[in-house]
Amino acid sequence: MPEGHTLHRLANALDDAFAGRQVAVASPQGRFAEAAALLHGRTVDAASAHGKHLFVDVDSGLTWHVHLGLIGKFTLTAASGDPAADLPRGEVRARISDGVTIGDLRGPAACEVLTAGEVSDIVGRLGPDPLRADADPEMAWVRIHRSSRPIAALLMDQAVLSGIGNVYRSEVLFRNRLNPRRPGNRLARRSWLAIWADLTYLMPIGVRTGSIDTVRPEHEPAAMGREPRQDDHGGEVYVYRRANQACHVCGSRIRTAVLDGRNLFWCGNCQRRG
DNA sequence: CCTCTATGGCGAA
DNA sequence: TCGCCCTAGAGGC
Repeated sequence: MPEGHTLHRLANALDDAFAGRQVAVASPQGRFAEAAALLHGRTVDAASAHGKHLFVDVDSGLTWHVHLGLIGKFTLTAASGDPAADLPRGEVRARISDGVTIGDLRGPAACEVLTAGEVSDIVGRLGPDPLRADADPEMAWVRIHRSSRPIAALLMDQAVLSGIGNVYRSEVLFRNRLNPRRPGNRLARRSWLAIWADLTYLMPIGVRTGSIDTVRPEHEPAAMGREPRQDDHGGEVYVYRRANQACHVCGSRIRTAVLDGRNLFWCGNCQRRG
């Protein structure tokens, strides 16, 4: 689930559900009891996201900081009114509720309550986020064009730009026909600007739909006479997790390799640009 | 039952 | 670069 679009979508949903509402916050398994106690009974001011970080401001002036990591999930459901039916299921690390909506947090990498200064420190370490209106792609370009690391690694570095994960990096490189191993300092400036423009196009779609759909209309299953993608790892994609399958554009076998500790996918035929 | 995997990131070596 | 943390679902035996 969690690339930047997931967190922005979640922030929107939390803001809709809880802004202006007094909330109960509990840590059913006790792991985050300290954080829950600081939030319990407070009124939510606003929820927001920066990169893959979620921030929920409350009326004490403190902020709930959540990072979902690789496996974390934060689900919102309508309270049924039946306490037995609403009991936490699974490893619920934190539950927030106003009696109308229940938010359950599972498997987070971070769940803590921070001061405004601590929040600033975190945000200050992040590169520009394509989902934020204040984001400046030049901030990322300054680092990219000085680095010898491959562009596929730089895209995943949250200090260079934030919110991009393992699906978006493979997909945006494919869509722009870029060689994933091209070093940042040999990447054309126009290629970077194309990547950024594409991310600012793709990621808001992810926020709206909740899944990562990257396939252009002319390559969609109906247009190509193939079966729609049937798995839980996003929507229609060109290369992500399609190792050894045929490229939707040229038919070549999709390649995979570990790059920067994560599985990268690309088409060696389509992606030759720098 | 078991093992493996995952849209992430940290710290040790 | 590697091990490790966290949860849940899938697949193998």
